[in-house]
Amino acid sequence: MLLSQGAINFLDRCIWPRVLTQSERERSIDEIVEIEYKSGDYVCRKDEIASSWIGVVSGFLRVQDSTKDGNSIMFTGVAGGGWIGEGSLLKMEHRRYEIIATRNARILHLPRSMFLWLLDNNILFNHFIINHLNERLSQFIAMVKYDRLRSPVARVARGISSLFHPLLYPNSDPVLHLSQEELGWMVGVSRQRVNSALGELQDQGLIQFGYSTISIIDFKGLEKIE
DNA sequence: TCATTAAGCGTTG
DNA sequence: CAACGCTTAATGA
Repeated sequence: MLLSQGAINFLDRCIWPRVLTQSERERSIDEIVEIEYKSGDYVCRKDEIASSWIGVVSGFLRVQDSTKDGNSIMFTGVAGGGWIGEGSLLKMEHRRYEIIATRNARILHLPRSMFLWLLDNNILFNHFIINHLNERLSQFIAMVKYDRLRSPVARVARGISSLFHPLLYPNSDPVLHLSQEELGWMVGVSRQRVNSALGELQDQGLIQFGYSTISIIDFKGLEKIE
């Protein structure tokens, strides 16, 4: 499929294509399907069998579970730069959650067959995926830890710095385009608490935030917040 | 009592 | 028009 310039730039920043041989890389990129979603669109529905590995060029995805009565619980969010869904591809099973675009989003789908083929044939790709899974696991453990600490400022700090994880989010841009509401969904605090936490972090000189944007000033300092 | 939140609403970029 | 910031009433530790 013909990819947009944004998607090509995005793939250039990603780590995994670099570990492929040239022909594997060309095949993979050739099989990638680029789709634009509008705010509120489903990227994946619950109970369907995962058919692709999902890359976020731009936008924000909510990963959530929904009950029959329409309530939903946010698990996590994926911002531009990240890939998600490898877990569901590995286990041949129905997805237990759904993925929704919270605003207009540009998404890449690498088909399951290609993903599994790379896994079977390229040991370096295997290493990358193990690493990727391991990093995500660390993030979830950290999430539980900060949940116990129950300090909203630490959780917000954690949420922001996780979006700058070099392996999970290979972005070059030090400015995040993320609303306070989306950040709140990610770390499990309310919009107004995110707002005041951002204020505190800004006062400490760790970040700067503006309309729908957050810039990192001191990444190391952010990670130290407890 | 005090902190936090959802909901509503006027303002702003 | 979506995101922000503020107010208010409800909630719960």
